Amino acid sequence: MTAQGWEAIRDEVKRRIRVRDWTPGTTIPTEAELAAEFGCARGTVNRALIDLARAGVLERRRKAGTRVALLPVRQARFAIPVIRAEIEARGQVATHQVLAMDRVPAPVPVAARMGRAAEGQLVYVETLYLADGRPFAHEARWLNPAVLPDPAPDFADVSVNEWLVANVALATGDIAFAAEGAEARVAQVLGVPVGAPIFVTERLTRGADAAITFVRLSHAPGYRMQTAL
Amino acid sequence: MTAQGWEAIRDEVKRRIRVRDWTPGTTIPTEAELAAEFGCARGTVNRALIDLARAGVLERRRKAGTRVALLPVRQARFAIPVIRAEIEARGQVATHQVLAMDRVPAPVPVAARMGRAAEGQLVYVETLYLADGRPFAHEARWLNPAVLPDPAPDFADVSVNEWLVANVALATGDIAFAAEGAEARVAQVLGVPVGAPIFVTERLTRGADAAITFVRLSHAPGYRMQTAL
DNA sequence: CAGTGGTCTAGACCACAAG
DNA sequence: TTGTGGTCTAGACCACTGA
Repeated sequence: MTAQGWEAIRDEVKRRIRVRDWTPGTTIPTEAELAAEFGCARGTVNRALIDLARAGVLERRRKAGTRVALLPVRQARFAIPVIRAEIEARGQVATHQVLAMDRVPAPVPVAARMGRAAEGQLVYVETLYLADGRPFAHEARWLNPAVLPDPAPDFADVSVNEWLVANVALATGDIAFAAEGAEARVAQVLGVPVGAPIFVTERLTRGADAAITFVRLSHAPGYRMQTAL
Repeated sequence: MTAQGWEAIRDEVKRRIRVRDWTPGTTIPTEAELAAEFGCARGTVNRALIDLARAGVLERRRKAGTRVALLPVRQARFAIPVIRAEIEARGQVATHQVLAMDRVPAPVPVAARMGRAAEGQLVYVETLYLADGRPFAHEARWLNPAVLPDPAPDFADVSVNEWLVANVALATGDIAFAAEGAEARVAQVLGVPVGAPIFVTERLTRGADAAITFVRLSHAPGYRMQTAL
């Protein structure tokens, strides 16, 4: 059950690197030479090599040729799931409670991240997500009110996150992860001591003109984020 | 300075999704139709759509066609840098101290991860990385001795990580992140109170047959992992 | 200047899966 | 059964960049 077509070429190139046939820093044959060797069109070789370059295994430059990367940049890809899906993927029942929903001026650190979207008042939504009825994560979210329809959606029924992904297409943003000590409010809601180590995710979502929302997610102890390399 | 070629097509498709010309769940025109509209070959459209499908924006199935994803799977890609490069990228001076290097039996949690590579004794290397002379991260590493040359390299000169990336090609593995309270040893070395929230990275690297190394990296407080979405 | 990768083309066949 | 995406081909032109 070995790969066919361009994937077979990709795998063969990987094999030659793995067995040190081609060592880091080496220039490998040109696309035309490899195409002749494998008996295929250059386009097929091109597709395989582009894939390896994207993975950080090869470095390609016009005229200079294709070299095996010296320090292959290890990359990890994470899927950022909707929390509900993440809980259900564990075979648990996902529920959530909206703890608060207000119009507030932006706290300083939030304003710094959201820029001019935070000049007026923001919609603040605080949500507790539960897995099998036990606290899973605490979410503090600040929303740019300009993106909400006039009678705001009822976030008791649909979580804010789910409403956004369905109604705001193709936004960009940043995401950051850190370990922090639980603040009083988070500690109380998650049922842990103040200062307990908490895995925090902060996400900023930007629309075409201005920031849409800033989210701070505090996970209950024991949370791990894991992926294959 | 707008994109040319297949990237222009990709961007135009994204634009139509963003302005809700094509809404989530909609089936978009076939490759042949889009090729006719844009006045290019089907292969060019194909390349653009494949790229968007990989990004999670589109879902494609033979015969069924191409649809705008309902819940676009947000993905984040992280580069996992060599610690030295990470420190130097901040404009700081990177140094490291090998605190211990021994042959030890595998601790239970390490043995569980490394499998049969952990049956005998492992090489244990404990390293402190410093940025401008201040503790940056504590690394505990267990190495499968089978991968080391007979006189083991002098890890006082070259860090273990750098030796590995240069000498072990194309390994696979997993990586995980969590927030934990500092244990006594880590707290002492990093100069923080026991129990302080610590961002921990655990990485398992597997070779063709067996596990190569397991690393547990405890970052000094204030560490953030950040990326664009 | 010239060699290499980046891309496009027009056509073709095939695999898959919806109806 | 048949429409759709997945891929390959042979050739071509271009962009970049090393020499």
